[in-house]
Amino acid sequence: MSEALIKHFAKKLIAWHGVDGRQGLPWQSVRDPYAVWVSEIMLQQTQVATVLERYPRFMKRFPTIKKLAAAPLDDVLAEWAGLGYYTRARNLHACAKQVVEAFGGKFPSDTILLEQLKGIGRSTAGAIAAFAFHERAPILDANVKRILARLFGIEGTIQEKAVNDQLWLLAKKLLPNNAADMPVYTQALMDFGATWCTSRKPVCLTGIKRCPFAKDCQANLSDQVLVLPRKVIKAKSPEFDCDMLLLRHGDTVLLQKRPEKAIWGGLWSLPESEWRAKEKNLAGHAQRSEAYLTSKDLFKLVLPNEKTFTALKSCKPIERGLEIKHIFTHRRLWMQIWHVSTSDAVKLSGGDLQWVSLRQLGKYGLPQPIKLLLQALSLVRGDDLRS
DNA sequence: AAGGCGGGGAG
DNA sequence: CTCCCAGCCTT
Repeated sequence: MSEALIKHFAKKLIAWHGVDGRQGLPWQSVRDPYAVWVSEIMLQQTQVATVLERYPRFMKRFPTIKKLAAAPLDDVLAEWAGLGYYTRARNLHACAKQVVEAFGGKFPSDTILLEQLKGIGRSTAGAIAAFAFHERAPILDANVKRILARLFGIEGTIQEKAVNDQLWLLAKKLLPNNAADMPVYTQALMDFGATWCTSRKPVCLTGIKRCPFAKDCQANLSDQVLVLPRKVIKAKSPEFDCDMLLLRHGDTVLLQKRPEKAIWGGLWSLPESEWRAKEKNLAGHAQRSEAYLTSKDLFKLVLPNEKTFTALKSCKPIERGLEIKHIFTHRRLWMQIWHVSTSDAVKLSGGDLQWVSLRQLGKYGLPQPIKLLLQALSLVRGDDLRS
């Protein structure tokens, strides 16, 4: 039973793709390894609908790997803003430099070499090798893990190394014999997982369409489709408070470049306090930042991390602006926005603080909630941030 | 092996 | 709300 499935899987899947696969995605018809690579990185943990909007923009902005490698990192981050997981953008830039310097701007076709490049792991290396070079290299993304766990009735969680090893072994065994089939086969795998063998509403349970593997699928035969692959119970995401300073001077706003390792790493954001564990009771209020007008019209904002913004003359009275709730995958953040304007721009000595013209904001990569905040306050139009 | 890292869509 | 996603990297 299992052996027959392994033998005919690729052929059946490709046949399925011919009828019910996704067609017309802009990166599907592409053979240029650079274009394939960009699409694979952008699609990591990011939905197709989002990438459909952003991929053409990125390719227009950075049409070749040499132009990407030669661009300032800040420009790449600005183009990536809103997509999340900004390490991808830094790695993309670093990888472009690697390929230009070590391989003359041409991606290697060998997965061993591909995996040594920044931001390219085993699965992405397989996808690039398959799509761009017709290599018989497997992928193992969330789609494939789910398909295989169900087809072969694999118990145990995906995190376990033994399970992961087993899945990679299966992925390799299922590859089509003909290397020329690798692009369509790899695409078919992704399409099948994304549209038919889905996590929550697989077609085998809806009864409308007939899964070509219904009679082979261990999960289907044992009524385990919805529980495979086994989920890991996740802890509730912790909650934080922080204060942010929206300081305006004329048509400029004060931005601060974020450290690379933090969340929104490398993006430009508002100066902020350190994050504090959110206190549900009022006792936590004592921890809040203090913002007040000092004598002689000097503005002073004292943040809990002891960073102090002072010596700003002629500030308008301090508004304690809106509080923004932002939800990450693993965190919840309440941002208290302190909206202040001054007629006297403070002289900036540090490199990470910068006055930025509102019209120039589009050149800066902003965290999505900050971008939305500035739009909501009509400080900037959507078009200005589209660049 | 576990945790960090965004954002948006689906249910 | 919760869960999920064309993962990778660091610890």
